[in-house]
Amino acid sequence: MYHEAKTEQSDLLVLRTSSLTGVLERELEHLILTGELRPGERLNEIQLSTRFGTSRGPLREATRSLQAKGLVDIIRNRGVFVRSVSPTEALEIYDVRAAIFGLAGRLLADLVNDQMLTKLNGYLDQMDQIAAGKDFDEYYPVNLAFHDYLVTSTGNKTLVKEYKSFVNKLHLARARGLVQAGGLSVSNREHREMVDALASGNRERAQESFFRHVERSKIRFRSTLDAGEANG
Amino acid sequence: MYHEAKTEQSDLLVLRTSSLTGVLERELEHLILTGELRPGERLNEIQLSTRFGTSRGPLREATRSLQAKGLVDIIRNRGVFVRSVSPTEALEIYDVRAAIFGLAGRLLADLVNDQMLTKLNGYLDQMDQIAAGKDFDEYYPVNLAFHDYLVTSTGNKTLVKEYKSFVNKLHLARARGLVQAGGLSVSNREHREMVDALASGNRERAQESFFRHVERSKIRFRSTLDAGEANG
DNA sequence: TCGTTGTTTATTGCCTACAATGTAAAATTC
DNA sequence: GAATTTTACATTGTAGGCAATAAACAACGA
Repeated sequence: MYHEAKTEQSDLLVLRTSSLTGVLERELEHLILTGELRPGERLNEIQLSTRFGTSRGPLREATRSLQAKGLVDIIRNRGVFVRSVSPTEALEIYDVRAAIFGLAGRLLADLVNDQMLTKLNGYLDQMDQIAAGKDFDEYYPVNLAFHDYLVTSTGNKTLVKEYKSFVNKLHLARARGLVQAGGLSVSNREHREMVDALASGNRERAQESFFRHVERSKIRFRSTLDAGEANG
Repeated sequence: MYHEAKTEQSDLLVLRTSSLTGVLERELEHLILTGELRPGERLNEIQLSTRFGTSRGPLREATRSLQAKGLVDIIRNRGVFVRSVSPTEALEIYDVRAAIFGLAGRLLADLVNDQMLTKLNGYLDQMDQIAAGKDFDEYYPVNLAFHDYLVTSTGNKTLVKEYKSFVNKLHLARARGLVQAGGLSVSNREHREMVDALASGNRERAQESFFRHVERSKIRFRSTLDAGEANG
C-alpha cells in the first residue's frame, strides 16, 4: 500500500519534467532492449495503450520517436514492428562503431593522465582475475564499464550518444547471441594494447588500436556467423 | 486545372506509401534545413496544423520524430523549438564527422578502381576550373557532390546515413555562416591528396587523409569563430 | 486440388472536441 | 518600482468516431 503510493508519487514527479510520451518511449525502449519485445514482433496500439493505461496519442508519438532512433519499423496501415537488424547491417554497424571508438582513442591520447591510467589498469586487473576464474557472467559488465569509461572520458557528448546508439542497435541483430559471443572471447591482451597506446600519447596509434579492437569483434562475429550458416 | 489534378494524383501516390506524418516530417525538415525556420524559433502546433491543413496528431508525431533526429528540442508545456547547435557542440560534431569520413576513406581504399578514380579526377578538374574563375557559388554544390560520391561509394548505408545526419546538424549551428565559410576556403590540394591516398590503396593512409580533411575544416571554423568573438 | 475472387474483421490513420494544466505576460496592488 | 494576482494562450492528454487498408477467411470455378 505504502509502496504503491510511493511509486505513484515518483511517477508524478517524472511527469513534471518529462512528458507521458517520453515515459512511454523509455518504457518501450526498455522492453525492446531487454528482449521482452523481440525483433520482428508487432506492437499493437490498443493493446499497449490499455496495458500502460494511456490513450493512443502519446503512444503513437513514442513509437515515431523510436522509429527515428532506428529501434522500430513502421509500415503504413500495418503497424509498428521491432526492428530486425540483418547480419549485413550488423557488419556495417561494426565498422561505424569502430570509427567512433577509434576517435575516442585519438581524443583520449591527448587527455590521458596518471589518474586515468590508474583507473584503466584497475579495470584490466579486475578482468584478468575474472578471466582466470572463468566466470564469464561477471566479465561482461566489467568489460562494458571499461568501454563506457573510455568513451565517456573523451568529454565529447555527441560521440558518447552515437556510440551507445550503435551498441543498442547491435542488440537488435537477428544473430543476437553471436554478437555477445564475439564480445566475450575478447582476450584482455587487446585491452592492454589499447591502454598502452593511450599511455604513449600517440594519437594515430591510439586511434588505430581502438579501431582494430572493434574490428576484431566484427571478425569474430562474422566467423561465428559463417560457421552457423554452414551447420544449419 | 490539369496541373492541379496531376499534383493531387501525385499527392495520393505519396500518401499510399508514406503517411501524412512522414510527409509533414519531411516538410518541416525542409523548412528547418533551408533556414525558413531558424534555430531557436518556436513551432506553434495550431499555427502549423492550420497551415498544412492537418490535425494536431500527425503534426505532433512528426515533431517527435524530428526531436529524435536532433533537429528540434521539445520542452514540456512550452513547445517545440528548432534546435540551436552551440559552437562547442559543433566542434564535437566535426570530430565525429571526421571519424566517419575517415572510415569512408579506409573502406574506399579497398574498393577503389579505375572507373572511380576517373570520376573523382573529373570532380577535381571541375573544381579547379571553378576555383580559377572564382565563382564560389558554383564551387559549393560540386564540392558537395564530390563528398557525397565518396561516402556513397563505400556501400555502407549506415555510414551514409550518419554522415548526412551530421552534415545536417551543422546547418543548425548558431554560427552557421562560419560553417559554410570553413568549407568554401578548402583548397583543392586537400582533395587531390585524398584521391592520391585512395589510389595508393593504403587503408591507414586513406583514413588519415580523409580524417584530416574534415579536421582542417574544423580548425578553420574555430579560428573564424575566435576572430568573430574578438571583434563582436 | 489449386488458384481466384468476394467478404469479414481487426487495426491503423486521421479527425474533431473537450478538459486539465502550465506558462507568460498583463494588470493590479502594495 | 517590485511583488503578486489575474488573464490569455498554448500545450498535453483523453475520448470517440469514421474511413481506409490489409490480412484472414470463405465461397467459387477451373
